[in-house]
Amino acid sequence: MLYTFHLLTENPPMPDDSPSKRGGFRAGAGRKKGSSAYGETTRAIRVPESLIPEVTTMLAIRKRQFETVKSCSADVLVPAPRLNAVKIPLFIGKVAAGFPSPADDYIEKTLDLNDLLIKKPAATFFVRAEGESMLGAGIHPNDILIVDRSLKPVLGKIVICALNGELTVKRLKKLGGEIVLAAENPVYPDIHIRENSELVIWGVVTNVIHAV
Amino acid sequence: MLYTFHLLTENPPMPDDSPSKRGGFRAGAGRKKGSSAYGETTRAIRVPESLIPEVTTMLAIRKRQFETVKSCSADVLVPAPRLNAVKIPLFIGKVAAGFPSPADDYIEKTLDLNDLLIKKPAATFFVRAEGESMLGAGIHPNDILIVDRSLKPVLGKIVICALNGELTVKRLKKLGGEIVLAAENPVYPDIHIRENSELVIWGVVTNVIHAV
DNA sequence: CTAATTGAATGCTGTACACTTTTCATTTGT
DNA sequence: ACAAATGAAAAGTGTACAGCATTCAATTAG
Repeated sequence: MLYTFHLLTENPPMPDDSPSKRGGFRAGAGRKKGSSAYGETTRAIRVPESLIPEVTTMLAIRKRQFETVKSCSADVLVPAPRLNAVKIPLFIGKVAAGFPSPADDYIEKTLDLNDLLIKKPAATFFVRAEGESMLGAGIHPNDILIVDRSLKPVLGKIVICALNGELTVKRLKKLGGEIVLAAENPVYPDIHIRENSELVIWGVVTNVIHAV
Repeated sequence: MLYTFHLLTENPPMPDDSPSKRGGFRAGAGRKKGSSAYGETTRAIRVPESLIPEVTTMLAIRKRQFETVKSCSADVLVPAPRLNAVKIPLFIGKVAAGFPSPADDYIEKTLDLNDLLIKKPAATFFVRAEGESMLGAGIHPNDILIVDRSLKPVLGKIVICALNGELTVKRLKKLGGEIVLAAENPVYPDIHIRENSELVIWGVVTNVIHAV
């Protein structure tokens, strides 16, 4: 072990009587926490090579989502990781990892909001609604939308999508062979998708949590 | 740069006239390649903390699968990673990452065996069939089965499952409230699932590749 | 006064490396 | 002859760390 000695002052490594240099110790300096491409800290883990494309895809999606969210200043959340991790029955007893087996009948169940609202934790995320364009569908400002990105965005469903990089909630429709993102409020116009616009559907809204 | 000099013999680092010690250079010594928990080499990649439970689950599933496969000496494959990685349209143009958007209508398509047989590359794997218990379903020994583990194993489907750690292919049935793994060959008996047996359903067989 | 420049501080990132685990020819024991 | 013990070799594994990127107060210029 190697010891170095400092006088016990407030800023041990940098005496703040330095005369003419810029910089020096300054509160607030330095890169901010959570300034990675994902908006959160990362950790290095080892992955078998055949799984790397799959993981890389997940990472790219997460990164792209974070970019869009940042530019829209929207509020996107993901189910609490710890809770879900605990709840996944991994080859224990009669349930295959993540996929319910028919033998489920024999297992007693207790009702849990997570179980009720989140079918596929890995494919679920939450978005806080903004604006009043979907009032008719029961979606009020600041409501929390539960989104399943594994569901196919069929016509008639309410979807979360990024249109030219902007995040919106609309009902998916088709009018005369043209895709339409329909608002559910007469005050707001429907959005007709042109050939050259970039539409990315993130997932299908399955539930709305509204605070009275 | 540091240079050391060796006489150019067959085993430079170890002169093989060492008299009494054990070991020394020996061809074939050392840990074997692919002796990791996954049966293949791994690489360290950085993952945002909120995705770690999801990735960890994937790893545990892969590990558990490899263990079972090893103990059964079965032949399980996964779609070639490079090919799939290239094919995933990641937020480009009008297609959302991995999930087809309705705007697909406007994109020309070419037929590809991969597209035809593999709906979800990340959830698909291949198993080489053994035995003749499923001849009636057109599954011969050494056939390659295409398995989708994202499909729900409903009654009547042919599934890959691990019963008490042993890998089998059977048709899923129910007789008098009891789950039955039914063979498709009168010579072989059906398997009735008891309360205390560990049944893990890996996925649903979607196609069979048979060599004439 | 306002805007541009500067450089220290601090978090992020990839990967090198120390340590562990596995394997097997050789040695040693019976 | 056979079996157990041994230790070097080689691959696997986690993580520390050097270098990179970002931020912002102090400084300088206009």
